[in-house]
Amino acid sequence: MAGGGGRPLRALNVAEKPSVAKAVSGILSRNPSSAGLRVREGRSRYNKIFEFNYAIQNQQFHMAFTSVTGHLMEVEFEDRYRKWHSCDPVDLYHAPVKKHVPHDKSDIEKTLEEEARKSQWLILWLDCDREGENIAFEVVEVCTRANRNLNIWRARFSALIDREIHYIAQHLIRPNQLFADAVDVRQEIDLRIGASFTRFQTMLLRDAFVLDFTTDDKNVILSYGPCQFPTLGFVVERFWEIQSHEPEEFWTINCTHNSEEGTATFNWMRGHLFDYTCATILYEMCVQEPIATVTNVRQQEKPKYPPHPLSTIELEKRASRYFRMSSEQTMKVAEDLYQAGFISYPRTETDCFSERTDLHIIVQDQQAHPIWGSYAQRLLDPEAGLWRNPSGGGHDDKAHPPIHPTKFSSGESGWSQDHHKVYELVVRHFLACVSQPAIGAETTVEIDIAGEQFSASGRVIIAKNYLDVYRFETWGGSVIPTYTYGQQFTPTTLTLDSGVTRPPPLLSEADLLSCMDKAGIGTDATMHDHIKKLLDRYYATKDSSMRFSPTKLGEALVMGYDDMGYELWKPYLRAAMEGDMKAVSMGTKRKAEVLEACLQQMKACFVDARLNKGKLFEAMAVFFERSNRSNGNEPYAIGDVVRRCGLCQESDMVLRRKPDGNFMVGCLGYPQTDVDVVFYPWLDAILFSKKKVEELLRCSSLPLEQKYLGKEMSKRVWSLFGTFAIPFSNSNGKILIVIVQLRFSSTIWLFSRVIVDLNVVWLPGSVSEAAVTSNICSTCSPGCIGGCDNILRQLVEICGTGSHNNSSMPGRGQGHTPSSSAQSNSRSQGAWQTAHSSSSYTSHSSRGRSAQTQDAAAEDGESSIPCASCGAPCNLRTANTPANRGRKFYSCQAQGCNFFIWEDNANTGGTVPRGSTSRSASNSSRRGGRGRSNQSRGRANDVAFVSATGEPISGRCFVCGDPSHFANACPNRGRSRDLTMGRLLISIMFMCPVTAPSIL
DNA sequence: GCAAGGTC
Repeated sequence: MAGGGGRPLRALNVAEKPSVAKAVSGILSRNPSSAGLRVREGRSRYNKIFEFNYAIQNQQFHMAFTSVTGHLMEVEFEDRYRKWHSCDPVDLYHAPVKKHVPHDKSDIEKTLEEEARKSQWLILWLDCDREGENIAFEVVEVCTRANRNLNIWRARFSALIDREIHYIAQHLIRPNQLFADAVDVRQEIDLRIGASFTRFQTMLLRDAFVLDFTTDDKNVILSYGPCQFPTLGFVVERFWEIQSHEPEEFWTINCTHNSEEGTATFNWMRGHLFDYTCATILYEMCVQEPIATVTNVRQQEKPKYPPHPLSTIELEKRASRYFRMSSEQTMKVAEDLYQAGFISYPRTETDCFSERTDLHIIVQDQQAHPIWGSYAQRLLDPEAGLWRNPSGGGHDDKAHPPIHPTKFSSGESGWSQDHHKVYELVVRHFLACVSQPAIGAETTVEIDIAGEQFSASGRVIIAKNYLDVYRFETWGGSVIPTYTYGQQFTPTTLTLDSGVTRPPPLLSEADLLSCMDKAGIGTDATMHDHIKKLLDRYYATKDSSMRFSPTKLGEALVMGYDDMGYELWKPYLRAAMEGDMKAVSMGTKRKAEVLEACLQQMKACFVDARLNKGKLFEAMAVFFERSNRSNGNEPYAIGDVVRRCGLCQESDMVLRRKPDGNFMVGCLGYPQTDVDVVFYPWLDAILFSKKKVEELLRCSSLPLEQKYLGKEMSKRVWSLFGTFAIPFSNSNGKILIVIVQLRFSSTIWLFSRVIVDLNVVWLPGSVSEAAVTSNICSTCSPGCIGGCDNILRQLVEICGTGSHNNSSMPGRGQGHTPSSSAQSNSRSQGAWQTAHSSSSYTSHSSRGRSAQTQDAAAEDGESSIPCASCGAPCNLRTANTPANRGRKFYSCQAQGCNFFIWEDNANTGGTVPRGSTSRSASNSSRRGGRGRSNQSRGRANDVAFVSATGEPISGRCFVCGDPSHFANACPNRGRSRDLTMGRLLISIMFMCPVTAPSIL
């Protein structure tokens, strides 16, 4: 490696952080020839330089040991792409990027340059993971710039233990370019994807909506990142799962038995039944023959194992669970404790100790502690038999040991409560994982009553072992009376109880960390940052029980991408990237190849997402009011391509929805290609249902060029019959009148008029209003104005071009909508704003949030009713549970509202819910069933059986949760239903068509 | 002004 003895060479050593530089210098300088350890300042106040002498393979070195602080460089776009408006975000997929030392690291850079110039060797003591390898090459780049002749070596160490450090120093290797390449790939992809999507969605949405969650909405950033978005995805997905939960009532039989020794509670081995009749029959069989026979008595010892050694994620999860401490705070405190030398490096994936670690020494340190010191003493006493070599969890990052105490403390004066808690957790966890498992004696008794099986179990803890020190965990033990095989007894109580299925809870911080860990989102050092980012970006909130809900913004963004059909909010993208990175680091794929493939794919995705940005708009419109700020005025495309633009001959014409909610057809090239937009006046004049417009525009033969000449003629006709006439000129300059007849209907709750049918008649030449009116019926010739109808198309030869600047907007009929007073000739102001926002709401209620989850009900189109509890729209869904598959129901979307009603109950007009098939709590047939069992008999005088009829003892009402009654007797339920039915009646009134059917 | 990853 090096030459023999002779004049000492100078070696520059660089660690990833100052603490490591200090620790390794301390270890290496403990040798006879070190001449002591000297410290001097570098240019950076945090990164000192340690100096000592050391021999590597018999070659004497003067060692200068300094450090960086993590990455020395960052990857950035070249200057001309840095400003947000400097380029189209799609350009960021190929804009040149550079790796450079940021300003705040220039001091470290200078120190490295100066030291490198004086040195012959460079030894890289960076952490032994991929990031560490990448940082190593950053250091190499800076140092070789100053000194091309450096002999470069890598010290790959995984623990700051004397023996290991000395060994590694004598066995230096070369840095691994492939590992560093993998990180380069990750950095570049993260930057390009993150920056492009963040700029895109921020600029698209921020000014288009009133973001009511902040007063500083001009500076809000709607960021996208390959880690933060999947993290948000987990939160939203669970939220949707909860919302789509369909509560189902179930029944179970419970049995208790009191004896002199105590009480045993027997659970029905069927669990619970969803079929009330079946449950009642079985219950009555039990009641009629209520003698219990013991069929099985099992006794066995069971161990409860201590946890594995502590990794970062486990530390965060446990601190959250035991102390309700956020992962961010936990890491902050752990970092403090690490810096002060009390615990080992807190960012580690490793959950097993190396065989070289002397665990006994760590325990010995803790013997003096006033609280757990005696436990530590017991652990070290071979006679106590408490010691057990820890079992690992199978994770090893090869860089750091599991988190463990490194210095004894009974508490420091500067420590906060959180410092005490985290230190205590680390120590107790360590002591626990080198301890024997707890041992419990479990007894299980099974009985038979009239052919039905029940079981009860009890546990007695024989040896607590690790539980003595790990106070955070308990092991419930309950004692049951002694039973013998064949023994018979009469139960003390036998009840038929009802319950209702509950949705899963919101994700806790520990749950979220588990999801991220499982999906490989983030690293142990960054996971808490991603969680915090959700809060900082207003994407999610954390409630007092440390559980996460998405905000309106978070839900809208995920919903928008989900509606596009993209799984950008799922963890798959990150997982694929991780796979590619691994391939690069193993040398099975080349860096350039992975970069190109990934960016090409993501660029295509980005382009497509931009094309479908209408979905994002629609999703945002569900939750937020539209804003009048200018940047949101760009029309966005929805639906398919209509045809090639006749003017630029390059881009496609697509149906677009303008920010005011109206529709237009525009060239995708606009404004880049400077080709104007052609409007359909009638599309602009009225709000069509999206489906209808798309249907119309599918007629590709429609001549787009047209010239709109004036207002429609017949406002009165419009207001009465939903009919209006538009004059056009054809190619010969002849005036044509197109009369469009519209038949209206109201959606049930939204009070917006959506066209459900459309007919067109034509009248050649100029006509009077009277002529129009009189011709409506006589010349009525239903046909598609989209061009399908050949006769109509030939007759109505619409020609000419219009531009979005000079084509005036047709005035609209008066009095057809409350907001019509707001109409103007400006295209950006929609007189149908009410209708627009309402229709967006429909889109929200009809979307299948529940469809995201496994057991969810399928979405069902646009039908909705108002929530009887909170008034929010409840959309119609189809149940997908075994008991009710295919049955329709309404459920409330509002957070915290659990309103639920079967469609067949809701649609009976508020009179009597259908009893024959209904399984709801108000089912009259079930009431009959309960009545029959009131005649249960044959019980002993001293036994209080509770009949399934009458007042239940342990059931709960699933409407209000009150244990004093069942749902069928719930006062709240009755009120809810009346309210619902009242509202339904109102809705039916609005369903009457506005137009007299005879006209059409 | 944007990502995620180091670390102070």
